[in-house]
Amino acid sequence: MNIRSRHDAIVRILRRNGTSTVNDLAEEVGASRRTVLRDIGALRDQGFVIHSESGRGGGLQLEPESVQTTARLSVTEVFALLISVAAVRAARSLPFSDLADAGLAKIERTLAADKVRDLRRLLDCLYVGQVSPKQDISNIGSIDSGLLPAFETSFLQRLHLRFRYRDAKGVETIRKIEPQAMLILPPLWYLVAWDAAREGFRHFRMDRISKPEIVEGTQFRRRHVPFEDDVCPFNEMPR
Amino acid sequence: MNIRSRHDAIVRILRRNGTSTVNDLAEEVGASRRTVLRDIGALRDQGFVIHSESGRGGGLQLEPESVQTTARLSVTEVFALLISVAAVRAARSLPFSDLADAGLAKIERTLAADKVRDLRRLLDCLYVGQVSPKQDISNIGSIDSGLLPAFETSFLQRLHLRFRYRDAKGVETIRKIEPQAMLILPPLWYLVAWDAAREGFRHFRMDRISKPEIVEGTQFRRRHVPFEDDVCPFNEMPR
DNA sequence: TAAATCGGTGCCATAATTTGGCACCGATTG
DNA sequence: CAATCGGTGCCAAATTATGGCACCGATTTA
Repeated sequence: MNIRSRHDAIVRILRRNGTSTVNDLAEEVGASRRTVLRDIGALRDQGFVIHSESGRGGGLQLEPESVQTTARLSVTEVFALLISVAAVRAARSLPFSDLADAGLAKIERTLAADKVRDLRRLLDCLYVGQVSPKQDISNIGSIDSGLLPAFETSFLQRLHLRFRYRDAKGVETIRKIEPQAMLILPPLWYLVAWDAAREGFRHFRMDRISKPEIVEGTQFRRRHVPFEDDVCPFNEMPR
Repeated sequence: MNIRSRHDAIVRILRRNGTSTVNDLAEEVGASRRTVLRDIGALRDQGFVIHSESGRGGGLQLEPESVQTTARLSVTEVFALLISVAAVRAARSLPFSDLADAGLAKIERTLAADKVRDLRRLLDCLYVGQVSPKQDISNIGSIDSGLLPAFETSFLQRLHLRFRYRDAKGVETIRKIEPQAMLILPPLWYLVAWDAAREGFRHFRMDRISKPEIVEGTQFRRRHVPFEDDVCPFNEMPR
């Protein structure tokens, strides 16, 4: 009996019996009491809610969870959810993000293949960096929620993006750039883009971007963005 | 890199790239060629259809197959997602959370009635406050991911919660309390609870809580928590 | 009150599995 | 022909999983 199939077996037995003792489970799956207890721990880590009761007549009970959801989510929505989880994880507290991940993984499994491809391409543009201690967060603006769909289109189709940018002095300019990455440096969020006119990468604080619009026309190419050492792709984050 | 997460990674990479060589995969997942070939075999055993082509320009290709149309999410997972969104929204930047909300709303619509009730009761316990500027975030610990299932059970069934708490001086005590709310004050997360022994509300920083356990027995009652003015229920947050 | 049951943890030696090289095969391409 | 590229067998080493044990605390039963 494999560790993975044993986990599956335990869930099945708990669903079937309603309540089982650790010893019963151990006998049924052909493993020791200790191993089953370890398995229970692992299953709980994976998000299964298993109640337990001590004493005679006690045992383990699996909360009848797993409600089927037939939600039809758009890539944008799933991406938005992923970004939220990424941001929370980036903020060092990492709380509960593994559970959220489990849910997202399930959602991802239900997306159509082409949607998954889109999602992956979007995630490849998502980077997360370290929190800087004692960050001054007094004058952070809010981020225009219209940015995400624009970013998404630009990332996926590699089309230029034009927007208004208000710099630190409050001066507004209009930029036309090639979006390469989204960078979360809590509490700040940046769009990292190649500026063809200036022949270099530029960081744009998202709370200073407004009125984004896609520029139809030729596609730009993806570039390798030179990030600092403490920045890592979302996909490779420690969990 | 775990064997299981490596399998997941390989599937993801294949979906993203379309075609990959074994050597590319090996480098990307940080394993040897031999191991990746074994993984490919295992994935094929699990039902994944992976085409292969020899020679120059060859490689592996994952057949874009069998997309399920339904996700199975537990209340815990949806709750975890919601909390992530709440945390991001609380961090003042509020970026894209409306899109994430839209996705969650769709999910919620497909949940069974009793699950929705549970979810609402959980959300009633979620509060969000203002970010304090120039917060010192240098000594924030990580939050035990085992907390969420415990909180959830405690909130839903109104059962007492016992845990170890390490105060600011590092002294550990064991507390038994009545959880009333989860409060997100970025970057800090708190459990707000009624302490019957001390006859008052107490805030517990989540990164200082460990070994949570439900105390079966009598249910406690919900109390009105006197929050500061700048704290608002998650459900009533501006979007 | 005592005994039995039951979940849970820490520890450690041992068993099992995984891993990375290595050599080598067959197919394909230029 | 040489260079790629998937695939297999084999083996020693590294990593994990496992079982057994002692022991704790809670709960039920006699």
